[in-house]
Amino acid sequence: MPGSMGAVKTVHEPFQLLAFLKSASTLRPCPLRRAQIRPFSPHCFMTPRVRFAPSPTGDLHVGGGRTALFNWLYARQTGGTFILRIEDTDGARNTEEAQRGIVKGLRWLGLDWDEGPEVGGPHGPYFQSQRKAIYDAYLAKLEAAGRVYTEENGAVRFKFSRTAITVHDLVCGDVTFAPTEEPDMTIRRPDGSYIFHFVNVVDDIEMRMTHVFRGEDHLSNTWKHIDLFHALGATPPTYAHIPLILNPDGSKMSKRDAGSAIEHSYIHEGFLPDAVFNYLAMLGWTPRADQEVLTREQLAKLFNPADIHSANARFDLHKCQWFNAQFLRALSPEALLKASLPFLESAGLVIGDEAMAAAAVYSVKEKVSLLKEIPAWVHYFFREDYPFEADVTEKLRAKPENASLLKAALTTLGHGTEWSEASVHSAIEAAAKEAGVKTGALMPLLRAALSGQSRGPNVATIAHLIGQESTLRRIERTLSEVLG
RNA sequence: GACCCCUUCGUCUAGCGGUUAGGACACAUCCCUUUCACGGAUGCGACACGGGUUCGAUUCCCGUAGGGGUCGCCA
Repeated sequence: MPGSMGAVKTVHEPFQLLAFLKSASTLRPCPLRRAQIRPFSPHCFMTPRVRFAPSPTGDLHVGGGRTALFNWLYARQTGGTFILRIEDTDGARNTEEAQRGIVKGLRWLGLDWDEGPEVGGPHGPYFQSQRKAIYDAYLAKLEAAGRVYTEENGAVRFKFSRTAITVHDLVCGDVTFAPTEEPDMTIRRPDGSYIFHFVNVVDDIEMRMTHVFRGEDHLSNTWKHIDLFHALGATPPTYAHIPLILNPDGSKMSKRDAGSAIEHSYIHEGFLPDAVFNYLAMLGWTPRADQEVLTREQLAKLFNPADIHSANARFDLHKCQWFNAQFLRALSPEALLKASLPFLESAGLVIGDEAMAAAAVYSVKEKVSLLKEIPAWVHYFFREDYPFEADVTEKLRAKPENASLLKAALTTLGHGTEWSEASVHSAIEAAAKEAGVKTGALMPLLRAALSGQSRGPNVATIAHLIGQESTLRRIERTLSEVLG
């Protein structure tokens, strides 16, 4: 087979040339991408209005966060308006606290909304629980149109048109649903409260939504929404049903699964908002850029609904952490300290000198991918009674000459009046030379003495940051407590 | 059960009829190195299957299988 390649190629070339000439001679433009299927949608000429409409169920789910993120990206990229609307029609399971979780998650991700809770707006209120009068009015419209009927128990049903309905979707293309055989849809319960499908459509009309980016799980119900829009004499928004986020094993990701909740899985684990934002944005969409690590602003600029995938994506914690590591390393010492503070504090570390603390966390930034890992790497910077790890003690005691090597270092380090990384380094070199060993042999001993650990930043960096006094004291402590 | 969406390395993906099927994460090896890392280099590794259409299909069409979703007086 490989031997015949050359011959095959020469046979093919004339055809390639032919194909080239053919495509060049026809004035056919490039094949349209999915999103350009309906270039003349009525919304093309309007400033986009998009929304995230969660029901308050506590901690923000990553799927919800990503849905919000896509809407946000579209609004920011087009100069449109991003609206937050709380779909709290099911009073029983909606609590104020649950709603705070959503708001906290969105704020943490940096998804600011232009209209909605806390910021207001001209189409409020933005809580469905406060919009009953509006829904009553729209129900009256349907009544007037003869499209509803009331059951014996008081529930109100919407009469489906029972015609074929096509969803023009930015992601999935045109999806046509045959006339339905399902029973008519209940839109109001006997107790007078309204059902999701109805209020969702009413609010999208009232709030003038032009585009709806939502999970693909809604695609199968979208024809019902369109039927409702038509019955109410309104134009449906342009839909974009985005792929779902699945667990690593391909199963549906739900509340209990790892990585599913923003506060629990990300904020508390020490992720940076920018990193999670970046990772989530790339799950189901690939920006046309030559790199993957991008800021919100860059992502908003590059966002193109046409490039949203139609296949579900599995969640990969490794990659998310890799993004986090990238952003972590790009932080300034001050920013890194600020981000680490909650984790340092919950580890019981007391920060005295902020400049020193910033330098300390900065010195270990390449060693971690999550903020919560930082305390274990820097605790000895903030306390004198740091423990000696078992293998460290063992190593120090392994060779009898270790004590004299440390004593040599104690002497040279005690001499200097200057205390910089460079001066520390040369003091160590001098000690090694005097003791007749390589510098590399002395370093691990000093690291062990100064930190109680066998890994960490440069020894000179540690010594410089903790200061001369502490350095000498720590070596003495090691000599007496470990090698004494 | 009916209907809808989907299927390229383990994972996220590039690919728009002719490519040695490219990249990132992960993994492995090597280099760098006072440790751990970072970084650099290299390697591993994929078009679900079967039919068409075509000179030629990863790419277009049909089927099968598999995955996901929807069919609530949940949202």
